[in-house]
Amino acid sequence: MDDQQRLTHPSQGQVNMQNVMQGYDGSYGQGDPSEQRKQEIGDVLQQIMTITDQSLDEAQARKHTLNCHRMKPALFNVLCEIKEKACLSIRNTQEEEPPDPQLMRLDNMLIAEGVAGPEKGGASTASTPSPAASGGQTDSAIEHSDYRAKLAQIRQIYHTELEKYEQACTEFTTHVVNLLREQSRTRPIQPKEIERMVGIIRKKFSAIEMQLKQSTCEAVMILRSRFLDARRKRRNFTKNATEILTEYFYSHLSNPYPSEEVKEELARKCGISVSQVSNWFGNKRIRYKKNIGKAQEEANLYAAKAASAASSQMVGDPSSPTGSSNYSLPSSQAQMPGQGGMYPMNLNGGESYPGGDNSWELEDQD
DNA sequence: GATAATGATTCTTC
DNA sequence: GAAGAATCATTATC
Repeated sequence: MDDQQRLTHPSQGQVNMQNVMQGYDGSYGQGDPSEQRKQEIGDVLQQIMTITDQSLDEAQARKHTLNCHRMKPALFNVLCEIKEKACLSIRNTQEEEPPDPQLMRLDNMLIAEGVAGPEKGGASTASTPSPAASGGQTDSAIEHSDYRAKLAQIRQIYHTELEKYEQACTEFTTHVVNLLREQSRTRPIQPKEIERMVGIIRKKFSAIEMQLKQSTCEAVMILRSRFLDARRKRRNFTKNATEILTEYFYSHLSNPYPSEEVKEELARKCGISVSQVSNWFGNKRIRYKKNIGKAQEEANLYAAKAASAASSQMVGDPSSPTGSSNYSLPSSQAQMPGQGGMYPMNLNGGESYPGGDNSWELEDQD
């Protein structure tokens, strides 16, 4: 149905012909007044419809004429009503759009990560990656706070940008609404049409907003992966922890394979995880074998320390260094039969090290 | 900046 | 599944 038809359609074109009549002052001259009115309305409509075919100057002149036409107010109201109906039919097809699943996913993620929604006060509980293998509770705490600080930064940037977008959207909407209201004085614009326009603007801005959310999610993902990658966050163990582990290693050189129970005890003493203890012993055994000469010096050093500690204990010196010699570890775990002492090697590279019963280290040496 | 040391990961073997 | 071996990536030292 074209515009011409719509204007004459029984249900739409004759929307409110009283309006047209209101603009008519009845001074049309002779003949059938009804026919004359129809003729005149037809002429005016024809002029409106063909206005776009004319040159700019002609169109401007014609527009001026039409604006000054005595039937203009009446026609204006009719056109408004027709347009309103047309707009409503368009609206009905556009409303009730389901929420974008992608946007929902992004929103959920941002809420879960503590970027959107209420701030997770001091906790970052659910969202903080667990740097399990980073070594030590202190380091862990530092990493947590570091992660929180960076997440807070992302959160702040996100909210600032979001605010900017919302402000820009509101400003632009207000501007367009004002413009349309201004124009509604000269062309038929209904409030519902303005509403529709506002909806379109909001939709455009929500697309930008989605991009912002997408970028924020990516930033959070990168942050998480960086903190979760333990290799990047490798920290050397504390001097004390290394000493405890090394001392245990050399004191059980004949069989440096601590049981799970011992590993747990060592982990507790060193403030590291059991898997870190396992890693440490794994590395230590390999590197010990690879560089046995240097390791021997280290072994002698620890043996000397142990010897002095043992002699102090024997004379009942209460001020003797306790160090790792105070392990409450089951001695049967790691020591070979016949090795009663804590340190099964002597200072001369004697029985247990390296020429002693350290079969594990001799198995596959070149 | 080069190098060594070191903690962690991955793959293989048993 | 644990241990060995190779390797990676970071940290410490000079």
